Amino acid sequence: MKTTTGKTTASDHRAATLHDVARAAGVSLITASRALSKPGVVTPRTIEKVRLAVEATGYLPNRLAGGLRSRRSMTVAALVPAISVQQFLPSVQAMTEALHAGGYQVILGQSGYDPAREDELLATMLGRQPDGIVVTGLIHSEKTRDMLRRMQLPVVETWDLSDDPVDMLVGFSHRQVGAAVARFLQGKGWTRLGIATGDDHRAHVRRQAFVDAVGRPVPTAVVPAPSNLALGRRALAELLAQQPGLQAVYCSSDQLAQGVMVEALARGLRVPQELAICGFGDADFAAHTQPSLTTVQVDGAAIGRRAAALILDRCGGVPIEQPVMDIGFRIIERQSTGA
Amino acid sequence: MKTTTGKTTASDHRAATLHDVARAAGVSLITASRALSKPGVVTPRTIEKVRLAVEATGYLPNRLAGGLRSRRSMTVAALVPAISVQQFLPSVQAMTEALHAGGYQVILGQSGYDPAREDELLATMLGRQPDGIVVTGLIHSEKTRDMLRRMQLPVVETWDLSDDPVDMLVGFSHRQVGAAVARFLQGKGWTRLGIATGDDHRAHVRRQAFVDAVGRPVPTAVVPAPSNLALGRRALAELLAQQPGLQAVYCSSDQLAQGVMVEALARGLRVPQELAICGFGDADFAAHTQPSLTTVQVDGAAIGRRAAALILDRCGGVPIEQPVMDIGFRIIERQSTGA
DNA sequence: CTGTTAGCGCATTCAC
DNA sequence: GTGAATGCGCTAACAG
Repeated sequence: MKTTTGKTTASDHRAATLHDVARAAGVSLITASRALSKPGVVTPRTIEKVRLAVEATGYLPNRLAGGLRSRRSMTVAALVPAISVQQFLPSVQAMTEALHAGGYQVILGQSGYDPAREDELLATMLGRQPDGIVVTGLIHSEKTRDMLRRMQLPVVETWDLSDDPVDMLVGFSHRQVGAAVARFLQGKGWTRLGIATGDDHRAHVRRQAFVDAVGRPVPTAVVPAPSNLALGRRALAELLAQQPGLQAVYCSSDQLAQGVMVEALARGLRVPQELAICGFGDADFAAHTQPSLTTVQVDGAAIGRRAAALILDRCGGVPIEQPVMDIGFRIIERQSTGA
Repeated sequence: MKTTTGKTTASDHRAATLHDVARAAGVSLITASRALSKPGVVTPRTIEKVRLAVEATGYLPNRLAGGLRSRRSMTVAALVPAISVQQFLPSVQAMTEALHAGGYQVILGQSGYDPAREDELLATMLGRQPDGIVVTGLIHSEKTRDMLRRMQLPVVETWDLSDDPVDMLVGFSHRQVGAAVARFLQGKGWTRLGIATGDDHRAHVRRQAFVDAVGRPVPTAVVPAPSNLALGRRALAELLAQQPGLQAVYCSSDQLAQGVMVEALARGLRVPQELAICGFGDADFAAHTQPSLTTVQVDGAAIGRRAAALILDRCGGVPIEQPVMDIGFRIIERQSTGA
């Protein structure tokens, strides 16, 4: 319904389209479009007219239509195992912000540590025509890998390393982490070692590398992923039952390590004198537990920023100099592994 | 490029469209469409033909096009202050899963505790034509409230209560929380109270209600949102400087409370004998700190599930019986506030 | 149950 | 610098 003044009223049910804006501004549809998306190619006077018309009509561009036509949805699909896995939050947060600054929006999917679900979810998300994909971990399904390559879509695999990435990658070697922690604990003089690990792929790679470095079987407690403090308490109970003389435990997450520490202290075990503990992730609380927690630090925010930059560059046609990046890790030595 | 058999080859750059599927299946475009989205209205034989054609062509529906035409994008926009605020993770996770089960995808936005940014972000997201909106907290901007109401879009405000919600709401009263905690601590016999609070709207409402219930000024340390363990340590230092005889601290998050506890123990203060501590949120670690942490429990997952159900019902045309729900809270008494 | 026609709102392409 | 025509891929509306 239009008033006699020609002004669009609030009782209009249908939202204003670019057509309405163009009419209100007295220009053609395409000029209005250009004024909004390519201001450089239109006279300032026209831009101003269009701007006023946008205000008057309450126009909100329909990105579905724009994306359909231009084949650029200005979205990026991101997959995480689960939103509640704290380890990845800095990555997601940093990536989201960097992409937002570049005009992109993130569509987040939870694969639930389930490869089949990851495939299905990826397919669903691809239907939204994202301009890029960022996955946590590697894509293992051959079918999905082929599909993504054929689509020539920018893809960033993160938080892991591979000889044959789908496209781009930013991560680190979990094998190196496992081996480094084993050497570190052995270097401290601990010999009766144990492992508390979440039941996910990357944690198992670290575990296996740890065992390989030790060179003999290591008592291990496996808990469901995502791990947490309560599971850590149970894991230590299990380990002590297996190996009463346990001296040091490597945990696949700081949450798990915190649980191991709590359980140890609850049992009157002194940390690190009677039990040394090493975590993974350098969570914000790791420096503040009593005793403070030795752990493996990975710069999650850097992974997220880098992944975003790769996507933005690729979408912007900027040549990628380094499509694969190992961002490394370091062991942060604190009190929980002794002096 | 087409082969002589008419089969679409992998070297075709352009992705298969419904048109290709229809041709491969030997049916019309719309029949193919219906076979995929309204199976009930098509013969099983036709569905099978279309299914095979989908497999052969590697067809992936373009949801941008479908959404544009049908005016149903099958997406829901969700706003959180920041992804890394752990308090809201169970909500987001539960909501995402429930919506996913209903065929909807979540587009997550981070408002960064900034009202202006929230408005801007909401506008951006509305351009993606979501079928519903879920916000953490209330929408305060009159302009945005009006716009959302006019659009007749399903909106759920969460984690708070209001006399005048934009549309639907599921939350609880932060005033009641603040008052209840004050009464609880006073009932335990503590008189020299203090507050450590994050600098966000809802935390301040709880703080103010706490102060009102106490009936006199309460020493307060305000830290930036989102709060964390390290900020909690600093907050206690600040509070002790203000009020050396401090007996009990109410904290606006469990992370903050954990920091207060760590700092107290580091200073040789016994908890709860010399300092009682109460948190907020019932984080997973709260039951396992030493001593265990008294806190306020809110069922975040229930909020998320309920928000999703409201959106799904509204989108499905199901009448909403209870558009506003107070899901309440309860104080979980543990060791940190004494016997 | 199946098909034909039309058009969602916008940006690309070509003309001026 | 601006405009007219066209179609992105899909589904609503109506016909048969």
